[in-house]
Amino acid sequence: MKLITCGLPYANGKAHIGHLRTYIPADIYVKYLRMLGEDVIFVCGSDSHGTPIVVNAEQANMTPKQLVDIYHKHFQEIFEKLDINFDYYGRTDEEYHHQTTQEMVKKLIEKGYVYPKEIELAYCPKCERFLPDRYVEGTCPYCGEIARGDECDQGCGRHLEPGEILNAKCKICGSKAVYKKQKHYFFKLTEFKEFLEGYLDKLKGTENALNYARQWVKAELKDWCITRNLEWGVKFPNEDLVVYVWVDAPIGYISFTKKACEKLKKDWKSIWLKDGEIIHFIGLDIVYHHCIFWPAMLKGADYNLPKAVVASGMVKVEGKTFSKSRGYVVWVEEDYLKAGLNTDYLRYYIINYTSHQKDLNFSWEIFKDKVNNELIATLGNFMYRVLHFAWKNSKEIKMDVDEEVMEKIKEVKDKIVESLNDWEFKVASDAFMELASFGNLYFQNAKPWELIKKDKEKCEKVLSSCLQLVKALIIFGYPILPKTMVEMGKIVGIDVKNSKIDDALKVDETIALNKPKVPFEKVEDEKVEELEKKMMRRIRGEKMEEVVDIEEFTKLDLRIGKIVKAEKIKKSKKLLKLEVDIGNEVRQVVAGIAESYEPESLVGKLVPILVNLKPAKLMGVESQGMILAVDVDGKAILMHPERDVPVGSKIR
RNA sequence: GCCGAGGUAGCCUAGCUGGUUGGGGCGCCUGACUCAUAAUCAGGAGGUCGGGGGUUCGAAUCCCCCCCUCGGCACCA
Repeated sequence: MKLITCGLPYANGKAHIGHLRTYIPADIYVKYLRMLGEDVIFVCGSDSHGTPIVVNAEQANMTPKQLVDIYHKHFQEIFEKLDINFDYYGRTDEEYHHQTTQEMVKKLIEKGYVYPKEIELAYCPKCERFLPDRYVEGTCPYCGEIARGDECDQGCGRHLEPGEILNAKCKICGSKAVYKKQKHYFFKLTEFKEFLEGYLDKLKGTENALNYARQWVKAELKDWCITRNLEWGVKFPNEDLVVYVWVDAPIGYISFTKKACEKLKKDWKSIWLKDGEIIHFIGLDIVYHHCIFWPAMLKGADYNLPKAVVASGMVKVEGKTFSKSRGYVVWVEEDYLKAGLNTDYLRYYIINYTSHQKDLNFSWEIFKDKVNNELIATLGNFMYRVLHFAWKNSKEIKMDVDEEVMEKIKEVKDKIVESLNDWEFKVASDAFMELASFGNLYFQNAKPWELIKKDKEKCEKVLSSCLQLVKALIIFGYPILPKTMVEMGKIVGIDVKNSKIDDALKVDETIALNKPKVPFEKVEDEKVEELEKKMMRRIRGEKMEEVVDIEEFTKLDLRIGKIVKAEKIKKSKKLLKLEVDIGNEVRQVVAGIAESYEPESLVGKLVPILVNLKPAKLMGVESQGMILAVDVDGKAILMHPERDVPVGSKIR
């Protein structure tokens, strides 16, 4: 038995194209496996725990559960609409999942892989509680930037372990937190180093995931703090703590398997306690958890281990790095579904643009081209011209298929099966499209429109061969284009949902036809323009929505300074150390402009500088201000006053 | 800076255990055809295989150096 899982979407935001990049290929893979007669279970669910959900729920004035309800439902709807059909789509805040998690945690405790340790944690005296993760705001111990409890999100991006953050403040009431000792629990990840090294050698999947994980294991493993001070989450045994969300989230794979098995009358133990083949589909961002923490936990608690981890590459939007805040995003509901576009188009784009491991660029222009030129002109046109021609002339065709055609179908089938084994879904979809091209060529060369006038028998033979190709296309194409192929199946009398891949190689006595209709609607230029405009508006506009009042602005002491000295900071790629004359004094400022400017070229330049910025240390160098610069795709471009002005002049 | 993955025609790619003129798809140009959603079919143009060295009778393919892109880590005040 095989189990396929997808990384759990975090129930804290809506579905975007980045999510689909994992779920659609996984679904296609599952549909193909089923056609190959494999016994497959496919599960996923909402990741409901963790502090962001608690914080966001509080801000929205609702309970965490209510917040999760919203997004859980959202994702279920999205998946249904896109024909991503999980056998079970659960959520981690349900009782059954808590039970499964606790069983596993207890097992790890019993086996001695968990130990308590006192650590100093931020505690809010006013709210009378410890402040986990994003309840804390403070200073990053590494870069001095304002950070939240678990991650220095504004600054260096480092992951912070509980207790590491400095000058902590409670995010809820704003009062200064004190540090108090508290007992927390750690998982002995370090004991699994050797196991992991061996395991990662055998683990299958995409190279992008495996290499990445091997790198981590080679470098350094630290024991892992697995408890948090929260009410929302899975209770840690005998303590007033909750297990860390990244402990319980992957256990969702097990608890959702149990639920799926209940429904399907199958045995979950044969998968998780014996030798079922477990395959995880994930995004590249969570390789660490799936290739390191997760197998170590499973090993420690005597569970079966994943056989493969398949990681999808990044998604770009219109050639730019995916970014929700910058507007380079495609929301599934708001952008795609609302536009009334056929969901099969998106499935095809995602599977066929490039190899699963590589970066996928989503662009509406390319989308239009792929749909109109490939799906419609090649595939749709072939199916329709055959069906329409055949139906117009006879309604029922006696089947007598050309050997050459059968061989071609067989060849394409083999290619599809082979590429699936390598997680090369594009290759599979290319093979499928190649069959449609073959069909067009066959039809064109055989000229049935001429044959029908002089040799009806021969014409029928040609049509029968073409119909067999259509049938094969319906079957091979179903995993990729389920909606369309179900409809096409009805025309030729195939129940494609229950077909096997080898049915494409079986020839019926006759095929009776229903009235055909065109498989796909074109994507019009106007539609694409509209969608592009919408995206451009978002890219330009979104950041301007936040309003700042004049008082806030006047707090900033902005002046013109003159760069009097500039030098590189050793071992730094982006930073320059500048000395800037601001009239009454000379300030030392560290600026991240080394990629755009040579130090020599800067001396003497007048630049805007924020003078009253809190000083910070970068790479050990003190910085007492900030040079303002234009950000063009991450590159810094300096600004200068339009004419000479005295140093220290105020900017308003 | 370190580590990993890459850089093949406008775009997506095959080839990478070295060997006849580097394949395919989309787009582009020309012609043919009309069953078909101006779809299809044939032909064609287009590549210093990131750059430079080297090994070899022979390199996209092996070795060295460099450049660029992406991701991770390390400083992007």
